[in-house]
Amino acid sequence: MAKHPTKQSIGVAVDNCIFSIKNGELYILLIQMKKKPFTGMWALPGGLIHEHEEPDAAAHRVLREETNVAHLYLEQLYTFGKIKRDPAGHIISVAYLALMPMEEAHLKTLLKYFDVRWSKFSELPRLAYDHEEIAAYAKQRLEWKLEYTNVVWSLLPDRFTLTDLQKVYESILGRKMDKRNFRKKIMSLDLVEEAGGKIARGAYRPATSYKFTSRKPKIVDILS
Amino acid sequence: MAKHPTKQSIGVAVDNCIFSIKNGELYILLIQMKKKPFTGMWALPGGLIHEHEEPDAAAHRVLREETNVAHLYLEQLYTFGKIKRDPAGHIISVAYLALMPMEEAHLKTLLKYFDVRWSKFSELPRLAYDHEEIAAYAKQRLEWKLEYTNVVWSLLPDRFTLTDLQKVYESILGRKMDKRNFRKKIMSLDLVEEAGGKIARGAYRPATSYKFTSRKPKIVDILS
DNA sequence: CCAAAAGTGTTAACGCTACACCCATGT
DNA sequence: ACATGGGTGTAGCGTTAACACTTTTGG
Repeated sequence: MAKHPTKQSIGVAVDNCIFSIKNGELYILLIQMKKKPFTGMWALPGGLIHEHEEPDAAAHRVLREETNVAHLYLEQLYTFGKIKRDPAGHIISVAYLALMPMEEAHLKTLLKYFDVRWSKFSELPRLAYDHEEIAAYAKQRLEWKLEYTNVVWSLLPDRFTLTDLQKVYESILGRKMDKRNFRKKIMSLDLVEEAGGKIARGAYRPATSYKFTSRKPKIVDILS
Repeated sequence: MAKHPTKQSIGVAVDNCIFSIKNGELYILLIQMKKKPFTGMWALPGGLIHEHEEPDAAAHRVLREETNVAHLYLEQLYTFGKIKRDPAGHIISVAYLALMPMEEAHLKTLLKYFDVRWSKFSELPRLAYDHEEIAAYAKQRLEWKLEYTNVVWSLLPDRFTLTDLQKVYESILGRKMDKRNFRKKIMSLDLVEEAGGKIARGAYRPATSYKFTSRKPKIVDILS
């Protein structure tokens, strides 16, 4: 139901909320802005959609600007359109949720920003625009996704231990889980299988190495 | 992360997927277009967002153009942005899901369309743009919402019978349910209460009249 | 009195939760 | 030998799923 696009002057941007896990803690990728009026502030990586570019493609492009990852999960989150969300004018932002294993993410230093950095989600600084709202929304969606789908594959490297897996759930959902019940549930869903070999991470007993049976999105009730 | 909106010429529209229930069947509100190149085709009601208008406000405005409803549920669905989705140019559409009781929806006849009509969702005609995709997505979201929230209130009038309620679930989820288990579940959730009085709808035993205890959105696992 | 929808309980299977001890390794 | 995380089973409880007959009304 559209008419004459030339009559509008609404801008369309994408913003990426990129999550990852390190040492059983949730991190989010932030950039430090040069541009006024937010000079020095932190924000989500994003940018205007190009001419003849689809929103999904723009999100991928912005993502590749800061990092290069093979195993990646990306989904559209929500479109934020408050009039005053951008002081530069009426800019609507299509927000995306991205998940990646931090081991595979090599950050690039960019001229257009002062800095690009993984920041603990629990110590989120003030963000530019309405990006705090976007980040909070993304966190909620992530919680839901963990509980009802198998997306967790997108946060872990190829090989991992069951304790690694459990820590992802515990840190994101913010509650401790029972080790035995957790393993029973995970194994009954056929999400993972033994990869052969052990992973040693200290002066203790090494853990069995696991891998995901599939890295395709699936709906599965994982945790109540 | 936006720069200079004047450099873009992307249009932004909203499209509403409006569902309702009649005689235990799911209906969707469609308009028949006059505008070329879709003259005579059916489509979802929608339109470009105005200058200085927020997407939510645009969705409400478009909704008021075709109907006037008090009890209404409206939520953003997804933003569709395929390059070729609109032959008029690069127009991104923020799609909305709306739910209303059909009794309260008085359709307005509009000059800009040939017709505005409730159509059975099961007999959906070919739609203009990518509106078939939007409608399919909306239907999925509706199914999920029914199972995990109390939105069903938005599809029924003030007073209704438990059989009415069950038929809403059966028609949208596409499966029969056990009457006794259904009632047990609904009553245990305190979603509804007796409204006093009976509702007779034929030559048979009249049913107890119920009303919702609350018409505010809530998360509640209703059906597995 | 007949047709049609309203209304009402019990049981068995399953899934979830809670809970404690031994094992393997490096220092 | 010890400190630390890895690894394993069972029993009680609550929830879900399957199932059939009686009641009320209008015609």
